Amino acid sequence: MQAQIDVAEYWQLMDQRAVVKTPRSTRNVAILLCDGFSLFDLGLVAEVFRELNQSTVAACTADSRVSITMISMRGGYVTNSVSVRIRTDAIDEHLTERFDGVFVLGGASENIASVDPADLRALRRLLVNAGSVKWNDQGWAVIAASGYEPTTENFASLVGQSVNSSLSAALSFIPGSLYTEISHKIMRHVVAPSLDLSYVDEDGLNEVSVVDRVHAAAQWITRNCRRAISVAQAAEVARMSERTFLRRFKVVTGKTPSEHLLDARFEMSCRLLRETTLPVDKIARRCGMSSGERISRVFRKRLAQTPSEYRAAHRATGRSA
DNA sequence: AACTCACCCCGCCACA
DNA sequence: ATTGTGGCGGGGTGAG
Repeated sequence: MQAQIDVAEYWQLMDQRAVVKTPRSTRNVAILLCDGFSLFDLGLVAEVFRELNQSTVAACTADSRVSITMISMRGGYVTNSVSVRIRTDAIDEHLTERFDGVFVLGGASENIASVDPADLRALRRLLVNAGSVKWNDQGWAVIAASGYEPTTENFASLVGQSVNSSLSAALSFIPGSLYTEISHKIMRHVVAPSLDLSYVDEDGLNEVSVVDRVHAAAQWITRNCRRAISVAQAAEVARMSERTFLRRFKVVTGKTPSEHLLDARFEMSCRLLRETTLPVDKIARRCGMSSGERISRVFRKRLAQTPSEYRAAHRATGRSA
């Protein structure tokens, strides 16, 4: 049995005190929901915008507030990971509109292959018109499938140390003056309790365990695998010396940081090969691998086949790695 | 194919 | 004495 939630009802559930709707000059942000999206992630995003709107009310800076529009490829009800359905507008209804930001909350990756190419073209138009485009880990696949090329600023803004890619992307909408206040509130009240992490205050009164720091660094590596990142940077994320980081990472995850990075790049390239028609060389660069030659070596070593052979096999059968 | 360079990993050891 | 941490140096690997 599935529950059906209207958008307005949902936002009231997130905050009984105020539905995100503002009378004065506001930034217009669209959240694009894909089938199978995570309700937890949507909740995190909603909390970020709710905190932003409340903070800006307090600070009387209405131009920093956001108005949210929930959309999906076809509109209507979108089903998430726990079978709660949320009503959305179709992209087509907003094609003439220019959003200040579009947030793509991706879902189960196997659904992307079944998306109508016309819908992907509409999505691309929406993204091209938008002021900025953000996405969570799963959202990237649908953006790539649409053919939209993110700007370097959009990529750069996602370089963070947050424990969740949806949260990290949502926080990148926050103006610099409010960023610290809001990210700390969310970490303290939402993320830390839900993930059973002890939150680290700026004054360092509460310490996060070594295991949590290693996991945070591992997630940072996964999220940033498309960039040229180093073990030294990952060690900084974990706030350890490189030597200790290498030692701890191996104990906690069973592999070295560079193996973890290569795994993340390999999985990403597999997904793009299955779900897009991008040339192998372009996929290699998007996945942080220097060239087609490099990605071929990785595929030969791991699967004893070339990226093209992998794509042909998985296009034909629809299987995933 | 051989070379150089940068990076990664790990053993060893000193220190708190 | 034990444990955790970090510096150093050497071997391995990949890119150009």
